[in-house]
Amino acid sequence: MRLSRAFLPVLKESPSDAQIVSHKLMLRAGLVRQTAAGIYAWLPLGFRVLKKIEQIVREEQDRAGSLEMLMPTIQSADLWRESGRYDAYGPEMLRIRDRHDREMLFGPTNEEMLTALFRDDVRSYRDLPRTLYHVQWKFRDEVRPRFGVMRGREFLMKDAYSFDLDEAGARQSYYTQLLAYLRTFQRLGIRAVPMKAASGPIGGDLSHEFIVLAPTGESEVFYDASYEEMDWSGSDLQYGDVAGLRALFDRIGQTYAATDETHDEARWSEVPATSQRTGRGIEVGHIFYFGTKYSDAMGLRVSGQDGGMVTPHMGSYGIGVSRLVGAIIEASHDDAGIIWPEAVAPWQVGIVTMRGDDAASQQAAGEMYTKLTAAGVETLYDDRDERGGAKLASMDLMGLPRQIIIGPRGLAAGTVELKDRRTGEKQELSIGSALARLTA
RNA sequence: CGGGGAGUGGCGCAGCCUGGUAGCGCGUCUGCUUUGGGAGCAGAGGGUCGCAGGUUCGAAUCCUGUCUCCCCGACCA
Repeated sequence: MRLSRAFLPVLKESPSDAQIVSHKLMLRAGLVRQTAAGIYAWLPLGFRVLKKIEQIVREEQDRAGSLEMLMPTIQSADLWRESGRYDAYGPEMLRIRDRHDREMLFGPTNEEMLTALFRDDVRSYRDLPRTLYHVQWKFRDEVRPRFGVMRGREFLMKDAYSFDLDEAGARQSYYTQLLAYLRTFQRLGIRAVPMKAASGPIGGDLSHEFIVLAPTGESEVFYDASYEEMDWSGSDLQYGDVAGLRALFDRIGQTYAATDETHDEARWSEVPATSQRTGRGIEVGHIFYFGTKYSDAMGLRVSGQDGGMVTPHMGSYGIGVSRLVGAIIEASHDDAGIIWPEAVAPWQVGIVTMRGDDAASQQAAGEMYTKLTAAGVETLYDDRDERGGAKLASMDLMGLPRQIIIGPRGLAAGTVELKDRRTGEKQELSIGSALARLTA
């Protein structure tokens, strides 16, 4: 993308509405614009990041055997009356009426809808287990939206739902999602620690929150240092490996991690002092098993192997996709701006010319842009007629992992500068070796 | 939902108390000079001051109502 043709409105000053760093940076770098309280339009830069996160989440769900589908944003109130949640949900549910005065709602989640879909088409134990998911916009009419996209009213969420014949099967589905989550967050380039949630809807040990560690997080967290050191996503572990998944789950259960809500001083004191870590965190995912709560209420039953009827056990698994954009920025930025992890960066490389009036620089920049793009490297070329310093400042703000800086001085010596956004490290390289480095 | 604050060019703000027909910085546009880490000078464009009533010769300013947004708390993927 050539910046001269892009829609990337960058601001020097933060709008006064923004309080936390990710919100300020998202506005300044032109990722989003607010259109109403807690509702945002995603501008091209922000949308690219959102799509990248969504795609990684999708790939890891698919890899774990979940089946993607798409359910509507608007749901019928009748569906929610079946589960009893229409009255129970309260004012966070956005209720609307259509032209025939039928009661509708903008979905805050999809347990009812998918349970009904499953109920209407699944008859036999042979069709279980299944895990289905979609990535869809949700709406929760928060009393007080804040922190930009981290606590918006409209948000993009991946929600998966598992159906199993019994609790043992549901546990297996749960472990599978647990591993999928570890892998997803690892690929996103952030550290997200699984923490046992306050209590699952039906109690038990099958409910975890995934917390991104960031100094500005909403809740205080306590965890064992091995969450920073070990590779929890077990690259060798297969999804069908029942014992392996169980071992992973047990290991997580034995390794302390809790938010201030669930913090247990007695267990905490058993963690060696040298391994105790405290910090703050942002919840970006939540998985839980809820048994037959919805299948019971909504009459989902299938024929069992013995000819009797079986009520499936369910679980649901959410990841806040839009919230992750803010959470990643909270976890990865500096005074100059955003520092995108490689996997979610809107572009991998940014090209800047220091002297817009230098024909040789423009020539070199244009060629590098063409070659990188042809090689499949996502590149943003700042070809605007701006001073070098201004371009570098906005490049830092936008947070692309690597910058190529081209100027007459370097070109005279046959070199360009390759800068690493995260470390700030700069290297003078020939154009050829810079290209080789970036396309490697 | 309780408490507090704010709506004035794209962004950040002043003006309001003490009514007289709108200003500053940044950004935008033009020209010239510049050019290796958010340039300088000169000029220009852009706002019926959230909206609706009211008071007044006259309202950004005073009064009433209303809408929106933000902050603190309680609540949350």
